[in-house]
Amino acid sequence: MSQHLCDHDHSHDTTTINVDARLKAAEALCAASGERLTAPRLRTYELILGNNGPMKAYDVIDRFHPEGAAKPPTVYRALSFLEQMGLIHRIESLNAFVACATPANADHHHPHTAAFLLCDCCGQSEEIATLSLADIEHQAQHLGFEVKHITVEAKGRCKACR
Amino acid sequence: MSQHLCDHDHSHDTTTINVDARLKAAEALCAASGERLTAPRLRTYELILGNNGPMKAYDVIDRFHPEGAAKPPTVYRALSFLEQMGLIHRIESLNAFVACATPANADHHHPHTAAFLLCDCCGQSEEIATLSLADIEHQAQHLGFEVKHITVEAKGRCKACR
DNA sequence: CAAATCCTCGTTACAATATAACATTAACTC
DNA sequence: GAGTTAATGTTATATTGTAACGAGGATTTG
Repeated sequence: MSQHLCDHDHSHDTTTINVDARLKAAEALCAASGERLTAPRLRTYELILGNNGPMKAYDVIDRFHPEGAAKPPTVYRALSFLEQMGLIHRIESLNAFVACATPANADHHHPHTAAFLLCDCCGQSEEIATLSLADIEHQAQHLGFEVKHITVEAKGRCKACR
Repeated sequence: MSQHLCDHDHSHDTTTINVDARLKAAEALCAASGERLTAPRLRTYELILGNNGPMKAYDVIDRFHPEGAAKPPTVYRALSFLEQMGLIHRIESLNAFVACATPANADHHHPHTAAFLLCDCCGQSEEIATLSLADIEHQAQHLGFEVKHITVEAKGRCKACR
């Protein structure tokens, strides 16, 4: 979260994530994958889990240590790792990161295509599982979210480059 | 275009846009909208039209004048304008800009939701009109494009902020 | 026409986001 | 425990984007 473009009440801007449970689950996931959930990775994940909505890399950097900021590479590396593990998602249109709503666990890997509803006003994000764009409109409507613009970008390899 | 992550042939990396016709159409569109297609806006659009694939803002800045670079605000303002007019699209995941494949004309406005297939390798982009995510996979397959990751982000207002 | 207004631009400075390169430490392997 | 790999620490810098303010030109208004 960050800027408020309006002056109305934002007391709804609170999410409740069981941070400890998520951290434990992440430990288990990494252990099962033969990866190490090291201190900087854990701390980065903890901060993102505790943040209310998508979090900027430099907000992680600033809050990393009680006494002072972390160095950027420390945090950017952790963010890459967490993203690869499917524990967080990068929000391209905000240059920000948010905890995955449905992270994999030790038994069940599922790197999925997530879709996000991003409020211009309060900065909150809602991760929705969706299979169609019509579906996005539909789910948005169901959630009372007014969509102004949709970004759809598929990365991969074109015919000539394969 | 820019970086090549591979060493194979990229002679397919050529698009053919009739730049002059596009510039004329843009003039007409702006005139019809009561907007001014001023020199910096025109120059920015011209460069993006002539570029082979999505173009970075700083590439526009560097090539703006024959003799030297433009100042960033000049170009960023022009980019905002062109995007609002529906003449270009911003590619969030690349921090780059590409000419709209189906720009509005004087008679026919249609700010649309575009979807993009972005090749990791050659940097080319393909704008597709699509109504569903399944459709993206489908069109990608038709084009021989191997999708690795899809970004879907809807911006707007959440229920509480409306 | 002159004054007021508004939009656009030029310019300076800086903020925000991200990575390259290399030295160091920690963990794992044999 | 020596060698190897993975991760981190550190310094510096590259890239991307904006704030702020003054000047110029077009349009409107009187």
